[in-house]
Amino acid sequence: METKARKVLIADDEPDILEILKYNLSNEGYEVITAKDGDEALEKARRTQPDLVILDVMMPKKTGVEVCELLRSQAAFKDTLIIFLTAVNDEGTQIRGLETGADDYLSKPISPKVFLSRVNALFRRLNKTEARVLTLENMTIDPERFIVKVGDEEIILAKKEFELLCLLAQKPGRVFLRNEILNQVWGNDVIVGDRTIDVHIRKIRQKLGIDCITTVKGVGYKFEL
Amino acid sequence: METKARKVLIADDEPDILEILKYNLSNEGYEVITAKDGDEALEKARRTQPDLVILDVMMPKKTGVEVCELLRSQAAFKDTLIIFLTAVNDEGTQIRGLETGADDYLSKPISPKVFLSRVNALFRRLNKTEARVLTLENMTIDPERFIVKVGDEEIILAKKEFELLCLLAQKPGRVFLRNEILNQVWGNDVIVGDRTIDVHIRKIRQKLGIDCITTVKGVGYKFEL
DNA sequence: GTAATCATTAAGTCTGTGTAAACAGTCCGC
DNA sequence: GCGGACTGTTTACACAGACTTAATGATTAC
Repeated sequence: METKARKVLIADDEPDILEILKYNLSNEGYEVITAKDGDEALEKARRTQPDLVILDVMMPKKTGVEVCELLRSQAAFKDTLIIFLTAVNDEGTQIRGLETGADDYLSKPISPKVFLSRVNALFRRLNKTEARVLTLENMTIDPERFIVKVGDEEIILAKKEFELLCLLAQKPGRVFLRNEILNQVWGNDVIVGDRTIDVHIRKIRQKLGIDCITTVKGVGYKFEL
Repeated sequence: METKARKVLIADDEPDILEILKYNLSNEGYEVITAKDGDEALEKARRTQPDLVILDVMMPKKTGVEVCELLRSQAAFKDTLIIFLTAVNDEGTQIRGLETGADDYLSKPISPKVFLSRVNALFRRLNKTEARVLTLENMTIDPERFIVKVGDEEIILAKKEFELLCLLAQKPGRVFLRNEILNQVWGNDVIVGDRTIDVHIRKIRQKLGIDCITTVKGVGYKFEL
């Protein structure tokens, strides 16, 4: 599973700040685009379709709030993350900023580390496919160690079996369609028969020894204890 | 469609703060649960499954950070929103808090308006990625889980039955013509006899045990409680 | 009262799933 | 390179249950 670089657009009229933020975000692996005023920000946002837009509130041409409103009014930017960054930290502006549809509001000066933590937190919420230890009652799934524990017993699953279990366990109760499973575990392009999923499900059920995967006939499978 | 109230759990050892936050959140229409230490927060979180948890960092029994870690390690709280609230605004704590999996980190004292804006901003973001659950009186229809609940009882419907119920329940009171039903549930091209619908309707009525589908003779069916 | 429409039931068909077994590919140690 | 162990995939078949149909009885509209 490859993670393509997240695109971040930063708009600020102070070159120094632009540089500092760009430096830090690049180091974290983000692809950074910069703009020095509101109009340029809008134009570049349209062209590059960033995942996150960081807007200085006080900018020439158009303010950050104006840019935010214009972006939010377009369907293409409905899910785009937006952070306001500003030296003016009066309450009214912050509230208006957040109500315009921004996802966070940060005051300058801000430490680069805190800044990065906030950016990461936003992205974390957005993509839920993060590798972290899952615990459900007496079962733990550790994607990093590639280990499943039921009670105290460690169970060894094969790669596909493990990925399949991870997918289902990520959203317990939610039904995954066979197509979803194929796309997520096998990849959109690979063509395998439908029975393949069954066989893997069976092996998981067999190895785990407990009944935690429910079949929803004609629809798919779901994880449940 | 009615929107069920979002549940918010607040954990803080200062009764004053608990009261202020509760007052403000309740006014906005949130359902508020409170806890006065870490252990109580964990216990109530498990019981009530809140949508948002607000944690004071410095609490008796367990700190907010510890509670956050424990919650995040359980799959059931993977998507639960978490906000840290603290008087200690040192950089390290904030970063650690955010990296633990919190979605926001706020410093006391905080204006109620700003606080509410932030809470609303988080829910706004969440809404976009969440499939909608239909709730009608004591019945809930969850397309993601493929489950219908009447009262506390979970009822398992077959695929066609479920799709049919979803269709009707989407617009309670509205009459769906037999043709509409055929097109929506079976597809424009599939040819099945009229009696087929009747049989499925019957099975739904039978399984649900309550009289929620009304026949409109010569026209079609409608969902009604 | 009659015809049309719907409910109910039983029975048959058919699709989707579980399972076992076999095959192909990969990774290892030797 | 060779053989064994293991994983991933396919195939074939049996079975359950979902779906459909048809036949009969009940209800409604006119």
